[in-house]
Amino acid sequence: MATKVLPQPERDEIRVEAVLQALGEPVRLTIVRALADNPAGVCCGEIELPVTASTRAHHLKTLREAGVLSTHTDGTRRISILRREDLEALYPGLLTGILSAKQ
Amino acid sequence: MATKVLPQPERDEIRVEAVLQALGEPVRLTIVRALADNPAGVCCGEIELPVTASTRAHHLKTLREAGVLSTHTDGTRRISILRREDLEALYPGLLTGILSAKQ
DNA sequence: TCAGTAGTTCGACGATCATCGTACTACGAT
DNA sequence: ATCGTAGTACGATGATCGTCGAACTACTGA
Repeated sequence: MATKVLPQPERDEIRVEAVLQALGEPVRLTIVRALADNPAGVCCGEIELPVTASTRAHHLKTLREAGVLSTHTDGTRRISILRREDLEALYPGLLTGILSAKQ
Repeated sequence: MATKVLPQPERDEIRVEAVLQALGEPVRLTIVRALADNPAGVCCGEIELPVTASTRAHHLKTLREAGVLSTHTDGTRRISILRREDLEALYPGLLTGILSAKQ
């Protein structure tokens, strides 16, 4: 098995500007919505996106470094999970507010 | 008197990506925090910001066009007010979540 | 009327960003 | 071992963005 968690900021290192900037991009917002629908985590490649694999990797890195999601390895795949608890603790209501936007 | 409201999107025209992108900029977030502390509205020039007047005007326009704030004239001054009701209706909890971030 | 104040608009400039193709790494299966 | 798959890293490029100064508009007060 030997799963490994990719580097990410601690809860107290998360900055609200970075989170908002990360969420304010259409492709990344699509990713976040997909993660919200799958609490168990989603394999990056399974999310349908209008961009190439390298751009997808770039967006996932941006979201991870902002503290929005967590990624761990699983063989050749990478499973991403929304950091709901951390975000809710830091900015209560923010995530649910965004997700309640009707597309 | 003859106050006039500057052009802004209707509630149903507000897009969440635009709102998040507008809020994800340090100077603009400072403006929003100042407005949140003054429900009656704030004159643009009264907010202390590390930018020139033209940059300030640019940020206020961005926030207004995103639907975050409303501006009306009052003589030579322009009073800006946070669109709390609209934002709360569209994205319940988002604003309070952001404002609860400890700077 | 004239000067001063508050703010916007315009063009320019440098920085950041989203996107891509290519090359690379890591793992699993044959 | 070798091949295929999943994903990352690296430049490069074109677009967007934050910033500024200068010129302009609109209103107030002397």
